[in-house]
Amino acid sequence: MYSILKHAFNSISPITEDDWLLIEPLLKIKEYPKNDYYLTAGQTEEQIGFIIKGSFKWYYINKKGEEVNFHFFFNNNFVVDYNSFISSVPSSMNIQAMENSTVIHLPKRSKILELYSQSHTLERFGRIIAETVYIEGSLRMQNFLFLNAEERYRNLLKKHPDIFQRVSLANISSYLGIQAPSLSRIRKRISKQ
Amino acid sequence: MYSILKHAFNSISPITEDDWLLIEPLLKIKEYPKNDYYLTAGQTEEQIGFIIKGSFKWYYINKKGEEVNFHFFFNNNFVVDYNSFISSVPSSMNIQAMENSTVIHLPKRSKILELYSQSHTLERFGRIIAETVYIEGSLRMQNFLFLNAEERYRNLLKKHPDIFQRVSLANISSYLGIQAPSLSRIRKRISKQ
DNA sequence: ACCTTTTCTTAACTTAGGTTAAGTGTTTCT
DNA sequence: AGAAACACTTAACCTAAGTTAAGAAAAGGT
Repeated sequence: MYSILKHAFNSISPITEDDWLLIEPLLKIKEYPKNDYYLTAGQTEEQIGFIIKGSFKWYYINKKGEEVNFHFFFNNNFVVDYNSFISSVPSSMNIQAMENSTVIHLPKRSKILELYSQSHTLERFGRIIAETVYIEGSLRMQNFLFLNAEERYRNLLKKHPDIFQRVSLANISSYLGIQAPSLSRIRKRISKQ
Repeated sequence: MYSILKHAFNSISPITEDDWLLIEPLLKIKEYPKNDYYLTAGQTEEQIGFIIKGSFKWYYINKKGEEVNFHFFFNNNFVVDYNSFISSVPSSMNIQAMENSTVIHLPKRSKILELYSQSHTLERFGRIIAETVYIEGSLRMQNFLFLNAEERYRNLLKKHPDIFQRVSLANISSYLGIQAPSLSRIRKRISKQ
């Protein structure tokens, strides 16, 4: 059951057998029925999760009370408010299951820092994760800065066509930073070409 | 001369004397006259710099040939295309001096990775830097996602009023993700309140 | 199969911000 | 000081996207 996580680790950066043995006994599995919260605003993220089944949305509630999606998390990926996790500051966002989901919980931050101290290679692993997550965030930022709504839509369609099978257009429009009617307009415009 | 860098390091995360002695002999100082490039599109970022005097802009040239500022770097801060630096991929952006500037160059990526291997505490230091940089990027992203142009302007005015003394409004408008006339409109609107 | 609820699209109108170009200050250079 | 270059503002017009509300389509529940 945990081998899928080990495999995911290895695809980011090879993990030593010793390091894996430090981590494995601390893992736990948890189910999140659809619409359950992984994290709610005000909580401090203590743990990193790895999704083995399902998907989550990471969103913010704006001044008008609307959900603004910041990110989606899918199976075979980590789910975490990395910001809150790193800085141990309460999150201003929510993470909610969009489907019935299953998550492997890694040890909490304080325990992970302990493990880092015990193992130089694990500390390196932590560095590489942080760098990887930075690059992902940075690419998403560039996506927003340099592309307009239609380009962002085309980009998403090209890179994650599967998302459209699993996530409602209302959620996708919010993820693209636009309103639902705007997304409809864009889709109509494109379908006519 | 290098003590200012040591101090900057310590304010991010305490650095051991041994680690500092590994780094110090590898430092170099370089001058960048106003408008000189620290990095141009197509180059791969090899080094991290620490600005002891001056400022830089990090920008992208869009399809219409206009500069779009992504970030400003000021004295007492690092200057780096962290994305290109981490992934050793050519940068798609430029970093250019906005004032006559002086920079301490840290060793290049390959050398830094060597140092990480030699010292667990230095590896930890690298992890903390990556995490810190991630949080900065993430805050800037949220700034864009959740605030409109006027709110971003007010935010900048509140958090970095000094920028307005050192950077032209053309550069600032680009940093805020808007055109110069829009920034003028916003400034006029606010001044009437 | 039927009703309810949710999801998606469409239309009409509004608004923030983009575009272009002209105009007014400021620096800077000789 | 005068010319040139640059920085900033303003105005008039345009466009992409927001807003609101109504309708069509699809999905779910009984």
